[in-house]
Amino acid sequence: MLRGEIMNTIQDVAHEAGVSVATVSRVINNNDNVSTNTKNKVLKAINKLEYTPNLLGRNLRKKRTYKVLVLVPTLSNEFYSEIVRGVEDVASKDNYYVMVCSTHSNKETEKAYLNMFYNQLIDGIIFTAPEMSGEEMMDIANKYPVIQCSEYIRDSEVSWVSINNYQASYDAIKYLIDIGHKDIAIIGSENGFVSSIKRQQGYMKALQHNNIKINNDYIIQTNYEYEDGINGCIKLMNLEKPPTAIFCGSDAIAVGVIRQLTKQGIQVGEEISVIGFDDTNFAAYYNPPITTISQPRYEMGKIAMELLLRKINNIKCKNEYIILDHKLTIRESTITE
Amino acid sequence: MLRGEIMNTIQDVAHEAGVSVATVSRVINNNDNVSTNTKNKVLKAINKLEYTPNLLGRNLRKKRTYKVLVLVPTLSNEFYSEIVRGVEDVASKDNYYVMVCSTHSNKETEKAYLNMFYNQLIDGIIFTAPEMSGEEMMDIANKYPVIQCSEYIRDSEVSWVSINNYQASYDAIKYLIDIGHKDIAIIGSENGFVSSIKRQQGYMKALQHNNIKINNDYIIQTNYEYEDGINGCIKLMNLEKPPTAIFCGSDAIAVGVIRQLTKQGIQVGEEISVIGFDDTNFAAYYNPPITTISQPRYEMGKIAMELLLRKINNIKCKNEYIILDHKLTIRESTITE
DNA sequence: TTGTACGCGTTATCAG
DNA sequence: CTGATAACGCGTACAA
Repeated sequence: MLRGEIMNTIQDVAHEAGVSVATVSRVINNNDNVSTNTKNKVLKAINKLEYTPNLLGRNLRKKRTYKVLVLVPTLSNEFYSEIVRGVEDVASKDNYYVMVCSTHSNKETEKAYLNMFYNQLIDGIIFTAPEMSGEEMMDIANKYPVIQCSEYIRDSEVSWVSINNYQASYDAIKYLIDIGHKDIAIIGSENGFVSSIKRQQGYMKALQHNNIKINNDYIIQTNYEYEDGINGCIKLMNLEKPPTAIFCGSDAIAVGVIRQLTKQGIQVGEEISVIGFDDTNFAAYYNPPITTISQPRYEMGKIAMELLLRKINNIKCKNEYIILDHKLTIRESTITE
Repeated sequence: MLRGEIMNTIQDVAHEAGVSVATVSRVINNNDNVSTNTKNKVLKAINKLEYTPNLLGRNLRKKRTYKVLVLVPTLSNEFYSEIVRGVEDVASKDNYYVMVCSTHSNKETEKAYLNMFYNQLIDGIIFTAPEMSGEEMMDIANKYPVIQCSEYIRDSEVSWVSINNYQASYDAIKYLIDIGHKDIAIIGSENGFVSSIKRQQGYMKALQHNNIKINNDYIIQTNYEYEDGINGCIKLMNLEKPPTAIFCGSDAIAVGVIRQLTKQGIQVGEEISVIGFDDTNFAAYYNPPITTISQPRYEMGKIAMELLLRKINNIKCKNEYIILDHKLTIRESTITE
């Protein structure tokens, strides 16, 4: 390795400036008990040697890494990238580095990242779609700073920030009813996340409150990908009485649904309504643009990081359960009155 | 901090096993000069205390961090997430952690991440869309292990892995000509990346070789986002003689173009052809599905990490410039014969 | 085969 | 206001 030779240490600076390493350290860390004179000498030496502190040494000493991990199920979903932006903006103010890693929705992979706690490589984790059980989550949270963001585990007493998925779903269905629909289907997930369950509850309640009978054929449990939308759509349209509106648990599902409907020659936004979830960037640019539930992703990330910082500074600080506002964004995939 | 109290160190293990820390270290690192008997004692102690090595200490000692950085312009483009998957798969074999960070295409942000070299927080960087100059890149590469992946800087003698962007573009245009087009436009980027320039060269050469005059009105330089596709499309369709085919520098541009054409009531795939670039996952699910150039993203990531490992182990190893195969994937956004 | 002792680069404590 | 020195947790040359 060449690196060792070219990096100057605090000792080199001390030697160059003709002071002790302690003094150099004081200057670096802005401990004010140092005279302007020596301070200048040190600064000059730092400049001359192009010195930057070795954070490995500092962190070892401080027993902090100034790094946090954001665990996402997949990097290829821009829903999460907006959350990360929020996290980064808060983190950078406190000189924290943010690492983003993907679990690929795999419990083992998720577990592997917990090793970074044991190895003391990170100070905290933000989970966006935890795979572990509530019990495991609480075990971790007792020992290490963790926050749940967006997705969270039911019955786990571990801080989270999310939206009211029940209400969001309710609002979407209510809107469909208002514009004249009665035969409304839902394509959701069977992943067991709170969000999925609550979205289904919102769907049911909205129908009930409007005296519409629940048709089990209209409820499809699958996953959140394009292909799931296609398959779900095929099933629904093969029914004796197909729905006139389809509420989807993700924008990706909505894309699959619309694609399939178009393929079958059905005009989305005229003959049938489709609603997505998340308002990922492409929703506005799909053909037709997709009506969807907007989540305050950036804000969620910011708050998650703020909560995490609090936990890092005091693992025993009390848990917070924060609900942010959602919004129904109406575009052309739903029939206009 | 609670953490300090609950983590056991190598000393605790040594004490528990009744041996020296050196022996424990030998067991951990599989240095074979230790008797089966003491080895077992140590292992038992490790187990009992649930000991895991503090990587901060180890890395400080070894002067390696076993971490590499992948710098992407944005996390919200799944083109990069596939590259990262390739990087991860190679890295994990050698016990390297992969950190993904976003520069937001900002030169200053990119520079800030270089501090991680100076602070000795990482062993190497893979750039996917470097913002710095060729000179700066070579400066860095002289001192630290870095690789360029996908995008690279012209005239910089720093290893890269990419595709032949000239040929890819040429193939796309040739295909359009073969299916009967002559009025072919290109919406590319003015970002100055090699890829953009070569794609434009491929476009021009393909036209020339087929005796089609180059029309400057048909060449639009912009960025790679949805909105750029929309604006470019508007310009083109306002021409006295609009093109019958549009070749786009990214799938996002193609999405914008198709969206705009549809809005204007023009049937894509029947009245006009559109080709994208990258074959991001949604290309196959857009309405209509988009003909595009597929890049071997996963493979690119794998090779980039292999090259990086070589550099980490020997900064002076010779540079490699690797070109992988691309493929034209034909879907419904181009007119079929 | 095992233990002692030092160093990695930093910060914190204690004297002066 | 400044300097010596002891930690932080680990790996390794050297000695035993």
